[in-house]
Amino acid sequence: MDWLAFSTENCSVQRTLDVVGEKWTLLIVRDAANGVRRFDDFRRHIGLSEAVLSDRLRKLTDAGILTTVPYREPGSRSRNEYRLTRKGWDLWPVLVALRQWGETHTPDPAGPILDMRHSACGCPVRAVVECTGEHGALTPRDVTVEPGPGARPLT
Amino acid sequence: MDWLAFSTENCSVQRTLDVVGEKWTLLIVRDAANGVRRFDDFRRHIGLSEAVLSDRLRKLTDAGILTTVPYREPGSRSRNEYRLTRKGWDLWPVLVALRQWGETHTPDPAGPILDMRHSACGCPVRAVVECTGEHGALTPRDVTVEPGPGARPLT
DNA sequence: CAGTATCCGGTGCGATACTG
DNA sequence: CAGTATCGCACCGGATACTG
Repeated sequence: MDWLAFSTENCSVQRTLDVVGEKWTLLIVRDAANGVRRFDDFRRHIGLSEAVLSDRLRKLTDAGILTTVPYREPGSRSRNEYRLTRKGWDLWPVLVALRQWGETHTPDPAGPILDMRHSACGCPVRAVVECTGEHGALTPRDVTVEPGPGARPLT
Repeated sequence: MDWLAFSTENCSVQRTLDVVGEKWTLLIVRDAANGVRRFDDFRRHIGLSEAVLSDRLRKLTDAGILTTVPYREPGSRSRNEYRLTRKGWDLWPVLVALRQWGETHTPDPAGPILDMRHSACGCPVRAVVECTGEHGALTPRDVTVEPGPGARPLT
């Protein structure tokens, strides 16, 4: 396969990064996956400015990754909570894969910040690439990559 | 678990993004995983400026994700090829997970740009989170997340 | 071909202030 | 608390030119 001969305009890695590749964006998704829902909680926990957070929350909502759910504290006006949609939760493998790489290659001497385990059995969890035919985890060597129907020759 | 109570300074997602989270970086890794090795090939295929590419290649090399391998074309001086190290190949699950999200949620009507299959059986490939105890693919609901030994309370 | 050096315009982003 | 508005600077990154 000559990957160089094909345009990457419609590469799905690229398209995904167009949506979540900006600075801060995946950290917001990470926090949302860990139960953070409110503006100020995101802001203080992640440590970014209001303007940027506001921008990212809007983009993520527009992209369908977060939904706003109104709520009202007694004595205050109605506000929005931000929750992951199904589309947002589908980024979970990306987060786990990023986490795994960090744990493996830039470990903190004190150990992982989060301990992720299969609730049912208590075993640690990992991100893998697998065969849909259930032949178990795969490595790059096990995988053949060919141009798909959407591949366009480079002009 | 109160995720909000913990510092994210040493979060492994964050540490990974510190290394590969800049614009262009993962696209370079993607191209490298597809066999691209030379400066000008990266430049023309991805479509970024020489200065930025030079910067990213250096950072990726410093991070141990790429290695330079000298080569010499007849009649020219020695130059460098850039190849993924083991550490670089370990980003493969991240790439596959990003690709998968793009294929699912921002599909190109023409179909995927790359067709990835298990060489041995011809089945499509997917990124999943799984239990190391071999209970198959997991969803966020199957996973318990607790602070690990490296978790630090938020000051 | 494989870069490095310089310039410079756009913008990302933090700080601050303001509003309901 | 949940944002919006404004300002100012740093820096990102494209264009161009130059070098081995």
